[in-house]
Amino acid sequence: MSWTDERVETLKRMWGEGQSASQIAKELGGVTRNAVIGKVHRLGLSNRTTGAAPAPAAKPAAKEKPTPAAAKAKPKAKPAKAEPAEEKPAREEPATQSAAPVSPARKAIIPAGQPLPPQPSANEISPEALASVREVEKKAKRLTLMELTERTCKWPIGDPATDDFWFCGLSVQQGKPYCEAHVGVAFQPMSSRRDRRR
DNA sequence: CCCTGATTCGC
DNA sequence: GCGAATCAGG
Repeated sequence: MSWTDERVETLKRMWGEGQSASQIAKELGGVTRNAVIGKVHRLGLSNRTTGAAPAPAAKPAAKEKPTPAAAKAKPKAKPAKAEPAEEKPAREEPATQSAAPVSPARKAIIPAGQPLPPQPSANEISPEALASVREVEKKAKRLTLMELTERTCKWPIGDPATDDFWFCGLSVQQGKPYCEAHVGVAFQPMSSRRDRRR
């Protein structure tokens, strides 16, 4: 694949939209994210308003490893213009979690009159999402709190007040705290929530 | 481990 | 000009 005008245009557009290099590469096809990044630099449209992945600015300290010190000094004095932090286009609203019934054990540890977090009723969750969640929970890794990592789904399953409590633990969806299935019930477009309501 | 962009340098 | 390899950071 080569950088045709059209492909370059797509690159520019997506980069401008804040898409990541890998996303752009995926969209274009036939190129790696490295290729995209390389092109971005050659096009001189590097530092964009990121919003998602904070660019750690410049790394002036160059490091030669096995290479003979080839003096190729390239002082790149970039004025570093001020950038109005831009943000996500997709409007999403976190839904409150777990439609699990409150067990007697839980009732015991929660003072009477204590308002529980809003529990979404099953009818607020799309049937498909609900089904996939049920399915996924069988395959869940059943992690304990301490076993959770950045990459594990943090969707709680069961009752915290009992031994029958664990976290999904499947691989999370990029940038989200939950796996794909649980993201499906945790994050819903406002529109679909509104439509489903009452 | 997953991802992000940045840089270098042989091609 | 290109992009894999590598680096640095989250």
